Amino acid sequence: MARTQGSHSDITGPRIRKAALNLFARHGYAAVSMRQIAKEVGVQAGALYNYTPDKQHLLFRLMREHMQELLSALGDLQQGQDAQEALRHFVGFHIRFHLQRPDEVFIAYMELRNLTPENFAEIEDLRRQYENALENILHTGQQAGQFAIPDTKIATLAVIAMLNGVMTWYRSGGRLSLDEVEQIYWNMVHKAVTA
Amino acid sequence: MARTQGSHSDITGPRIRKAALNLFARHGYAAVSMRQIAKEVGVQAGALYNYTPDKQHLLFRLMREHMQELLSALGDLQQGQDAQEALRHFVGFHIRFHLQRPDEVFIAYMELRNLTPENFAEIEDLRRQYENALENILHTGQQAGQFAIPDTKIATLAVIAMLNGVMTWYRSGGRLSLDEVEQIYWNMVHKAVTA
DNA sequence: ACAATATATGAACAATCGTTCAGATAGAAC
DNA sequence: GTTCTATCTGAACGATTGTTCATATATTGT
Repeated sequence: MARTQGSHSDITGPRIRKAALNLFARHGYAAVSMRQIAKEVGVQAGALYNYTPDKQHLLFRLMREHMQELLSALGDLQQGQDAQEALRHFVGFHIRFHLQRPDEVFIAYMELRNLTPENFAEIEDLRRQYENALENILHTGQQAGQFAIPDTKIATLAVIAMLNGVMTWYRSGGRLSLDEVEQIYWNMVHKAVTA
Repeated sequence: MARTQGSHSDITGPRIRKAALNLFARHGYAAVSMRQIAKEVGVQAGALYNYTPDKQHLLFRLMREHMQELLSALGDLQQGQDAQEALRHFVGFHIRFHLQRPDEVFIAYMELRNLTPENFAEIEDLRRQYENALENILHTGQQAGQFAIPDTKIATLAVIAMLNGVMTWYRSGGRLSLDEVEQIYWNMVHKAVTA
């Protein structure tokens, strides 16, 4: 008995990626088998290969789409504002965007080493584009005398690392609202870079 | 042919843990096989079980020893100083200690999900002890009016996350010396928490 | 020199891995 | 209603997994 429930091409594909996303985030890429993914979707393992050439591509596609959406959303945000305003928007954007996609974020930086060298290079390039957006803000503010940053490259990485820390503890419905979290982090980031 | 090179109990044990440490850090716990570890040591896979009950314990022991060394070294540091001085020492300590053990650090927070629940709880407890040491410093400074921190718990996690960012980019022999790195991060941390 | 012990080998176990593919069937097109 | 095609099953492939164990030997203690 095959094809038990009709024509599913447009439904099965997204469901596979969603299941892979969940399982990769929870157990790690290497620890998840194609059969586990298939079982979550309600299909046999062989059927997955109608939608992905192999397991590696499944991971790669999830990461690439996440990074592209991140850059796209950031692009919508960017305006010609003064550096401090831009930094405040960046902090809020980063926190909100990432908290909405905990699984994607987790994978995008935990599973980098499981990418083939070519795929890794592509994801790294996207990541660097994102970092550059923040560094430009910091650099602009530094030039304008608003910021006092010893090293803009390090400050960029430090700010992102600090903001990423939110993901390790924030749970919606917890002690703090999103607005409060944003406020607290902005307070620290702002003071850290200001002259 | 067995026991090809004499009595090695006191040598093989550490070599197995070192090999496991390296391989786990490079490829991830789930992606490393017992045979790979054995090969690195120059021994058959079965011999590993003279030194560990199973693969899981190998990971757990590496993580526990790392966390215990971290807490022990931190304990040596702690003195009765004022909060700002204590924070400066903590920043320097954290950066230097962690940069000296990149593999252990990497494992200690990338492989948490591969621990059994009991082992996970034990490592988490050690980690919390470390965080508490920093939070105490921040709390003391807050009480003394030296710091202006909206939320000491979040500030604790934010500072640690920020400092951990060093590990993603610092390479000894690079553009910056350890002293410079320490200086840059202290500058940012100090401003971020100060009133 | 001999007995005891610690430490290794190497084969074997069942289970699971990613992937392929011939065959089956449901829905779309006519 | 028939043909065509996209989609899935189910079995199979060889490779690899963590772990066990009977066996062998180098070293230690006497």
